[in-house]
Order: sequence, then structure tokens, then C-alpha cells
Amino acid sequence: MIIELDMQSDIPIYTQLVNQIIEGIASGRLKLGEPLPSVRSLAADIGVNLHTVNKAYTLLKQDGYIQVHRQRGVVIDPEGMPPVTEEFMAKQHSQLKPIVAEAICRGMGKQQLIDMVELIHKEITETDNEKGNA
Amino acid sequence: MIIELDMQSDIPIYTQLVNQIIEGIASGRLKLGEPLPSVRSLAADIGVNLHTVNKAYTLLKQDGYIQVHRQRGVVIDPEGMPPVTEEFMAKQHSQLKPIVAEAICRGMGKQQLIDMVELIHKEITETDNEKGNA
Amino acid sequence: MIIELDMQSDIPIYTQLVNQIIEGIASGRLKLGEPLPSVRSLAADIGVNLHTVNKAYTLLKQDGYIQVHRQRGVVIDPEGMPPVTEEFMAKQHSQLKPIVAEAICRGMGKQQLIDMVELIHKEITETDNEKGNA
Amino acid sequence: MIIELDMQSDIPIYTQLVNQIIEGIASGRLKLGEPLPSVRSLAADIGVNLHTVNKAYTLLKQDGYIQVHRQRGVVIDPEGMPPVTEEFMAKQHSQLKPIVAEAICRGMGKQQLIDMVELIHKEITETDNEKGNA
DNA sequence: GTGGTCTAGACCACT
DNA sequence: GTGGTCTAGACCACC
Repeated sequence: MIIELDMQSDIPIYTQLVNQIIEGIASGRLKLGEPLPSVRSLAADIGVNLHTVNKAYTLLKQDGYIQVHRQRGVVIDPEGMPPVTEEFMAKQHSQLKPIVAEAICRGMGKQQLIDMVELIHKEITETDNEKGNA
Repeated sequence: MIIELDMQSDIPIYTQLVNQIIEGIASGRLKLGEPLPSVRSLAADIGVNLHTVNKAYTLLKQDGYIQVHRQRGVVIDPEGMPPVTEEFMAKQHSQLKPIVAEAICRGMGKQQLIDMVELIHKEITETDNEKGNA
Repeated sequence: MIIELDMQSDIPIYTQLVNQIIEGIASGRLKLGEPLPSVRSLAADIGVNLHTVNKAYTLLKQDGYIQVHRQRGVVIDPEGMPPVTEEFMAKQHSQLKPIVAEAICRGMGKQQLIDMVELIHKEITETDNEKGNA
Repeated sequence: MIIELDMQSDIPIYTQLVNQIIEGIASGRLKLGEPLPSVRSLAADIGVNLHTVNKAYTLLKQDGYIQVHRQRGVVIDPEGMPPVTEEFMAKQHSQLKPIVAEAICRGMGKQQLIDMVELIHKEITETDNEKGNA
């Protein structure tokens, strides 16, 4: 799992971490039950503070993406991903709203917007996700 | 123009302001050339500091949504909205990506996602924007 | 004398006025002794406040560009333009410095900068300045 | 990096700051990738409010002169300076125009003006920029 | 420690 | 009246 961080971005590093891991799961590169590096080793790998990795893992755990065991370490939750709750839908809605509004303002058509969503969907799911490295 | 702020949200107030004004333009409630309240009056109205409103206006000005006219005050840019630049598309892409990824993880189908985008699009554009029920 | 004002500019209107009148003199469109419109009529013409025109004229008078007579009204100083004083040179220097510095940073060569100065010089002096309207 | 501010000047402090930092880069005293003092420490050093320094840094960031690194703090953009865009040329042109016009009015010859530009160019680039007299 | 955000209150420049 | 600038002081998020 390659993590790419942008230290200049105004997006917090822990958020970038969370996003990348979720993307990894979405793309199939990370499978259910698959172990993740320990806080310590991941922090060393990508050159960030322990706290930062810890915060990312904590958030992922809270949302039900990963399990953290004292012994076995961190793994993608083997029992499956969190469901589509009301709350989740509301969050998606509120995140999407300003994006759609801005697109409308600038004259980006609805279809163009949908095309972009489909493109991104494709980009994520069509990653080389066949067993990692067959 | 009714502004709704969530003071508890972790989204900065000035960002909420920016988003709401962009939504107002997208929905047609705010028309090109239409004046916006002065920094001070809007700040008083919504109960925040004038600097907060000022920051929102400054950002909107930078992006080409509004003009700060020396005499007429602040108006929606009468010469039209900013165009769909490469940079804008890239921003949309990077904002959309984590949303799509999370949807995939949770088993929200692509069509469901597109439906939500269409719904939001409809919600924004089908606001009662006929000059106040004329 | 056509005055072009940009109400969106962050340059004060009175400064724009001063600049345009100085340009007019530099280009020869405005000649020594030539009358300028009264504060009242100029303000009406270009649609700005009396105070604004008044301030511009006051500054021009202070610097020795114009004379203001109760009776004859406002005229370009018939006795000639203000000289190149030490003070003026210092002002030019301090105004030019940040412009030159920024050009250097961005990799604009010294010659390019000089070319631009020469171009502007040409633009100003080669305006149709033959007796106003021969 | 020595910063000299004129608190009496009608040029905003944050603008003076921006100019001085750009001059520092142009002169070579500030090198690509070199760190700048933190907002707070610089503010304390030069005796202004941290918001004033913040505004200067924000502007420099917007124009691509500096990067605000999440961990390393503020640094001169190590990837180089912003390019000479159309927009930049237009800005230079409009800033130069009144300066040239005034020079013409006062009888300062074109060559004198160019000499001054060359002088300033020399002053900036010939600063002792060899890593502190190595 | 850093920068980011927000407040409260002030003064000034401009129109 | 407007927006622009600056100050002083606070809290928070991030690292």
C-alpha cells in the first residue's frame, strides 16, 4: 500500500491518511481482514508523527473500517464495511452540495458532473485489484 | 437571502458563508448584479464578527463570484461567473474522490451516488427562483 | 479629455483621476494653460462624488501640476511642470523597487523590463498629440 | 533577513512586508527552500500583530512565492518562483504607467528613467548574496 | 511549537 | 455610510 501525502495541502495529514486507506479498500487493493502496518512502522515509513497515524486509525476504527487488536495489530475489519446509514447519507449530501452548487454556478452541466463521478468511480474500482500481485 | 449557519460545525463559518452564497447564486435566488449586504450589516444580521464576513467576501471576490464596488458596495459579479478551468476541474476531482471512495466501501452503488448528485442538482436549481412567486 | 475609471479597482478613484490627468499632460493631450472642467461638471460627467474630484485637483495643485483660480477655474499650470526634485527621485525609486524586485523573482530579464518601460513611454508620447484635433 | 518597516508610511504594513520578502528573494538573500520565521516570531521581532504578518504570508502563498508547510512551517517555495504570466505583465504595465507618465511630465528623460531601473536592478542583484561572506 | 479561526474594538481612507 | 487596516487576545487543530 503506497501512501502519498501532500504536506502543503490544507487537508490535515490524518485526513489524507484516512482517505487513502478508504480508497485502498474501495479499490480492492486492501482486502477484508488484511493487516495494516502498525502505528509506529507506518509513521516511520511516511515520515509523520505517531499521533498523526494514531488519529487516522482511531477515526477509521470509529467508523468501522478497521479493527485494532492489542496482539494482532491493525486489520481491515474482516466482518465487512460499515453500512449506508441515514447519518452517512446526510453527510454525503452535505459534502456534495457545495460541490454541485459551484459546478452549477460555473456552468458545468449536470451531465458533466455525473460523468466526473462515473470517471472517478471507474478510476477507483478499475485499479489493478487482482489479488494484490498475482 | 437567508443564511443558515451551524456554529457547532467544524466547517469554518466563513466557508459556510461562501458555500451558502454560491448556492444562492446557483439556485437563482441571487442574480447577477444583485447587491449583497454590507460586511457590517450581514455580520450583525447573522451574529458574527465583521472580519468573518469580510473573509468570506474576500474569497468570493478572489474566485470571481462577486465584485466589491467602490460605491455600490458588494454585488454578485454582473459579468458572469468564473469559467470551468482546468484548475477547477482538478479541485472538483480531488474533492469528489474521497466521497466516491467512501460510498463504494459502504456498498452504495454507483447509480445511487449519481441519483444523489441529481437530487441535489434538482434541489438547488428547482428552488423557487421566479422573482419571488411572480 | 476622456477619463476612464475602474470602479472595481482597489486604486482610489481620486488616484485614478490624478494619474489620468498626469498621463494626459505627459501625452500632450493636455497643454500648459489649458483649462480643466470645474469640479462640479467633471464630477457630474464621470459620475463620482464632488469630494473625489476635489481631492484629485487638490493633490495635483499641491504637486504643481495645475492652478486653481476662483474666477478662471482650473487650468494646467501655464508656468510649466514641477521639476525633478530629490524628493521626486526618491519617490520614483521607492515605487520602482518592488516592481523591479518582483520582475527579477519571476525571471523577467532586465532587458525585458526596460523594454516595457520604453513601450509605455512610447505609448504615452506617441498618442495623437498634434494640437488636440488638427 | 532584516525587515525595515515604516509605520508612518501610507503603504500597509503587510504590503511592506510582502515587498521586502520579495526583494529578499530577488537579491538572493533568501534562497529557495529556505525557512521563514513563524508568524508569531516574526510578528514579535518587528513589533506588529501576528495577523499582519499572517496576511503578508497569505498573499505570498497565493502568488506562489512561499509554501506553508504543515510541519516545517513557512519556506520560500523550493520549486521555484511563479512564472511571468500575461496577468503579471498586465499588472506590471499598469503599475509602471503612472510612474513613467509622471517622469515625462517633469521632464525626466527616457534614458534617465531607464538608468534608474538599471540602478535599482543592480542594487537588488548585487547585494552581498554569497551565503554571508563565505 | 505551528498556523487557522474568531472575537471585539479601534482608526482611517474613500465616496 | 462603506470597506480596509491594525491591534489584542483568545481558542482550537495539527504535528
